[in-house]
Amino acid sequence: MSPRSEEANIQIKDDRQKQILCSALKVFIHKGFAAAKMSDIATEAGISYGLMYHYFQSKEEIYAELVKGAIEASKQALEKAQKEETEPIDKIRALIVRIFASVGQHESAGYYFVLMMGAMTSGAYPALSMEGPQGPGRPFEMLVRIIEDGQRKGQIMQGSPAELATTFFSAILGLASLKVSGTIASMPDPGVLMRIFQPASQAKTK
Amino acid sequence: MSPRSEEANIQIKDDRQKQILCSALKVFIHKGFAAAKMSDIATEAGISYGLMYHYFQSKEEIYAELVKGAIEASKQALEKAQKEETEPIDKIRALIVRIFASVGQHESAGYYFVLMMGAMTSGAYPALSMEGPQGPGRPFEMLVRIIEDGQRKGQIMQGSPAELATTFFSAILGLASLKVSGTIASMPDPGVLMRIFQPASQAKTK
DNA sequence: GTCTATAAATCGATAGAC
DNA sequence: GTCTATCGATTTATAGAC
Repeated sequence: MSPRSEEANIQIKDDRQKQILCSALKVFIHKGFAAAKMSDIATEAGISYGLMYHYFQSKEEIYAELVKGAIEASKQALEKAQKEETEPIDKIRALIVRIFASVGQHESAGYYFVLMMGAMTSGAYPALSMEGPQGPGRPFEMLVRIIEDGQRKGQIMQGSPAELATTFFSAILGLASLKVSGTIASMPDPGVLMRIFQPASQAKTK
Repeated sequence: MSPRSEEANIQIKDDRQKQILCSALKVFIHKGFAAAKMSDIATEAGISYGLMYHYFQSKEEIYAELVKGAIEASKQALEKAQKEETEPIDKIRALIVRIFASVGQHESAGYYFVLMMGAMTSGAYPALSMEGPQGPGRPFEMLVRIIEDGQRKGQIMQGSPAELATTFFSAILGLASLKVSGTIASMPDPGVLMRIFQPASQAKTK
């Protein structure tokens, strides 16, 4: 037991966990949860098979940890957008630009969205649901609130805010899926997606 | 060997295959390819486990057959839209309405789209690719051609037709995924998606 | 054509040496 | 902390009876 071994071990432990999570994200996305083998993740991370179970209890725990991170990241992104002192429509524009840029540049950003899509459709994560009992901390509802603000100010077309939000989310998730799989080479112009929100009156009066 | 046994057997064989394919589609969508067990499909179809292998050689063959059907169905839907003697923008509108209606009403229609999404991202089916060497029979390119027509006639916003098509496809695939998983209860208003194509000049001059 | 039983292979999780 | 070896459970695919 050398003097600094405790701190160093904590550091190693933290690094290894991040390393495993990062590798697992790649593997989960490219193969899906069921097809992803623990040996795949171990190989990707460059460690032995058995060591995986020193840091995580099961494959599901790794997946759950990743989803937790994805939910947290999207919450923070939406909170950041909401706090900016700009018009609602500009908050949405900034959000799209930021998302497209991160997905276009960093593989892992796109992975996070695809992971969320999978977690959403599995129905195992209440924080990602769009229907049912509402909870103020859900990313979906945070977007709905921004849309409602924009409608009150006449910047966004009238109609169900939930419908607009789901269509928006669907396009983002779909685009991210196609991007990380290499089906499309780059993300489209943010303006294309902005049109979903555009009120007819805005184009008329301009 | 009774007189009509041959015809009857052919009929039985055809029915069973369709029955298995239909059950497999449900199971694949809800669990993913890897997690879908042959026993799940057999139970869903109401037949024994072993009988599956009398009609299909492997799980992959069943999946490939389903993807083949999905590609064929989308080709036909796009050909139907293209043949109608209406304006390009109306062809797209009719396409969206038809897709939303079928996905909203019949589970299997939504399944087909989700299946296509999975097949697309796996990269194993060239007919579903959006990049790379072009082939005139691909559903994606058929949509691009309709968009180009619409742009020439000023009905659709200017810009990369491929970008518009990918955004459109992404939203459809994303919405279908969320719909079949029960994440959203119903498809949104087709008009929301139509806005992606709307040229600024159209709203202005009206 | 249809079923049950079994073979063969795979994978998640654990045990124990270093 | 890290690795190798192994168990146990599950699953695909096949064999053979009816």
